[in-house]
Amino acid sequence: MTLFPKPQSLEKARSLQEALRNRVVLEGSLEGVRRLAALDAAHKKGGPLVAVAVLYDLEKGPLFVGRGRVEEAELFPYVPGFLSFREAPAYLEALRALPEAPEVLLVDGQGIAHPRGLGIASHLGVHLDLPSLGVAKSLLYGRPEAPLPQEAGSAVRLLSPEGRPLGYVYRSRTGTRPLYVSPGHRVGLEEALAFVRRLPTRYRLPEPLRLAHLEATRARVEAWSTGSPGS
DNA sequence: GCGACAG
DNA sequence: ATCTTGTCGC
Repeated sequence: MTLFPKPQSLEKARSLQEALRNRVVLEGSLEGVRRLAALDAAHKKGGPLVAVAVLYDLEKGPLFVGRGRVEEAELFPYVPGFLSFREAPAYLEALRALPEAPEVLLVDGQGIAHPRGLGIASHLGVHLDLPSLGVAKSLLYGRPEAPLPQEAGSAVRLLSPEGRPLGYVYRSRTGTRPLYVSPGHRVGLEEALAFVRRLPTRYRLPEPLRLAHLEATRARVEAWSTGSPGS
C-alpha cells in the first residue's frame, strides 16, 4: 500500500490513473481538522528531486519537517498529466519521516482538476487513504466559470469541458495571480475551498505550502553541495 | 494539423 | 521545476 512503482510506460501510467479515479471520494468536511501536511518539491538538473512535508497545526503553526529525495536517474519524466509518477515517491518518503500522520494532505498541484480526474493530490489521497486537496499555481485542466474578481478571497468555479465542477479559481491576495483549488480525496468541492480559506495566508500561497516551498528550495541547495558531482 | 500543457 | 537581469513598487 505504500509502494509506488515507477510505470514502465505512459500507457501503463494512464491505465493506473483511470483505474484509481473510480476510488476517489468527493465528499467530506475538514471542519475540525487541525493538523495537515503541506507537500512541495524542488529539483535542479544534475541533482536529486527533494521533497518536503511540513506538519502544520492550524493553531500552533509548523511542528516538523519531513524530507524525501529521489535521485535524478530514478525519476519518471515530467509529462503534463502524470506529475504524481514523478513526485509522489519522494513525497511518500517525506511523509514517512513525520512523527505522526496528518489529518489531511495539502499538495502543490491539482486534485481532480485533471484530464483523467486524478491529479497528484487525488493520487496521494487514494494511495494513503487520507483526505487530500490540491492547490496549484497554474491551470492544467478546466476553465473558470466566470471572470475572477480582484478582491482577495474571491473564487469562481472551475468547470470541465462538459460543465462539471472540478474546483475553484481562488484569489488568495489582491494583486496576485489566482490559485487553483480542487478536492483530492475524501473532501467535497466547497469543503476544499473552505479549508484553504481558513489557512493563514501572508503572501500568495497559504503559509504551510509557502514554508514547504522555502524548505524544499533550501534542501535542494543542500543536496547539491552534498550528494552531487560538483561540490 | 493546432493549441494546451500541474511541477 | 529551473534558468535568468533588470525593474517596478511597498
